Amino acid sequence: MQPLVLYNTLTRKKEEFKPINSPFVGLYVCGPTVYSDVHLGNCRTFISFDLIYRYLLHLGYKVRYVRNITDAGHLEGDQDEGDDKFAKKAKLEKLEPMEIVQKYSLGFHNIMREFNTLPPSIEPTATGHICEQIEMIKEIINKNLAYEINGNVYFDVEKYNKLFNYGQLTNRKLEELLDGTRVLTGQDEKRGRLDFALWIKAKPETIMHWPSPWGSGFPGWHIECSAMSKKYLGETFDIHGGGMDLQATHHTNEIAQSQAYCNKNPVNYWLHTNMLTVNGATMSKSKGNGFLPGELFAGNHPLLEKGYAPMAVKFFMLQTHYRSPLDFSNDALQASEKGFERLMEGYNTLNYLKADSISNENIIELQLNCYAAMNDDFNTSVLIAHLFDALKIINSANDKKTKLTQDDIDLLKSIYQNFVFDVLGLKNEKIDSKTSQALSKVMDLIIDIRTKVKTDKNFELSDKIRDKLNDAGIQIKDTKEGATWKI
RNA sequence: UGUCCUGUGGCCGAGUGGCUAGGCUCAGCUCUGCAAAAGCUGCUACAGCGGUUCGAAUCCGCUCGGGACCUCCA
Repeated sequence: MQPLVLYNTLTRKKEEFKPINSPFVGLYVCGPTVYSDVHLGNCRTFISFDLIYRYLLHLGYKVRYVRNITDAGHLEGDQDEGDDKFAKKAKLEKLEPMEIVQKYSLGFHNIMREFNTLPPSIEPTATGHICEQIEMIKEIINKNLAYEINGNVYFDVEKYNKLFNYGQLTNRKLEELLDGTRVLTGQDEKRGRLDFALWIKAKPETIMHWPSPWGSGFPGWHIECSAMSKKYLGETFDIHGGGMDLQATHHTNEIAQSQAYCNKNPVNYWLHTNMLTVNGATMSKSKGNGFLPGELFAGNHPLLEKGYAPMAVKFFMLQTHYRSPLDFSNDALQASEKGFERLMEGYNTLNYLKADSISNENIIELQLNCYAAMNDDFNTSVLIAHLFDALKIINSANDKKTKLTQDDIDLLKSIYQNFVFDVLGLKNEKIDSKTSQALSKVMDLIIDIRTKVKTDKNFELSDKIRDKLNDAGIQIKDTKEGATWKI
């Protein structure tokens, strides 16, 4: 089997994955800023990294998956002044900032559960790691790569760039970056245009603030990830992930801080997921074009024709490779929903498939194809194509058009288990068991009656039963072995 | 303006210098009392113009279109 290869933003190449200390793998992903509901674009990123986490686990790695929750220090504007997003929202909703944090953290977790993602190993918060951040800032000041002015601490990008390569993650030179930056306003106290805040002084109206060597204040946005990744994964760890939009600013600054602090390259592989777009434009909070997952499930959004189940939405996302942009549309969603249901139906078919003594399918090769797809930078599009190959074989066998041995059937079951359920993290959505058991008995009865009616050639009545059931969302299928039903 | 990414059949989406995924839709066929489901068949694409090559959707250049970054955003 070919090795796992992943696309590293740092080198702009696909590279073989070699953990620092196999079988242990350190994975850090930038989590949400919990001052508002997560939108679907946010979800795409976390679903992508859930897939990556799941596949690494499937390969047998012992993964420590750290995904932070940003609950402080995220400023509203670009001037490094004023209150942060939580305090602002708190004032708006007349709540404590920590109530805001709690509300949206819970909402985030609920959505992630609906999407059937695994919880990370550690989910640290910025407010829980103020000391670690202060310690890191102190050390960066000691190294002369940050400076304090009036209770604010800034990172000195130009000085840092003399020692390291500041623009390495985006493959850009400092001069280019400087050219692209807005001119400083007169009252700005930063020395360089690209300098960014590590610590921000509290104003009298600031609600969330902590004591520090530079007075009362709160940490800048980027320092939390440097501090927490170092604490839980070490000075250099394997994989750091996040959305592409974080690459230029947040991750670039994160590398700078970490490298300034410990003189080491903090991360071996940087993975970035592409954006979810609506009508070609990035879904973002500031544009106000964000879909909330709840709206999508319920179908109560102006752009939606109907609601879609979480698993159908997830399948829609997984049909596109994580590094490609994904545009949201009703047609695409409907196509995915249909395909997903067929794939799931295939698993049911598989479970009552009868084995033959000979086989004319190569299931082992199919399984290898699945691994090959995933090992090529987690190519879920290709993986899903192979799963549909499996589906075709299953249905053909069910129609007696091809033959499978018991070994083949068992291997197909294991492919479903490993790839559909464990790696892609999809599940068959079913109604609760009590109702389901009762319904099952009722349906057995109805089918029994209808079969009698059919043998009496009373097709008018049998069709009526079928149509009425169909109206109720239950579909009857007449097969040679008798009728079956599904919701 | 600059830098980077991108443009695939009705829709969505992989992809390698030659053997041309997959899903959905549509049409026909098989099966069926009729449906549904499933299977089979068909629709065969790579923005445009040049160039490199025996051969390019895949490499290079230009043009046109879309997007990202330089403000906050997964």
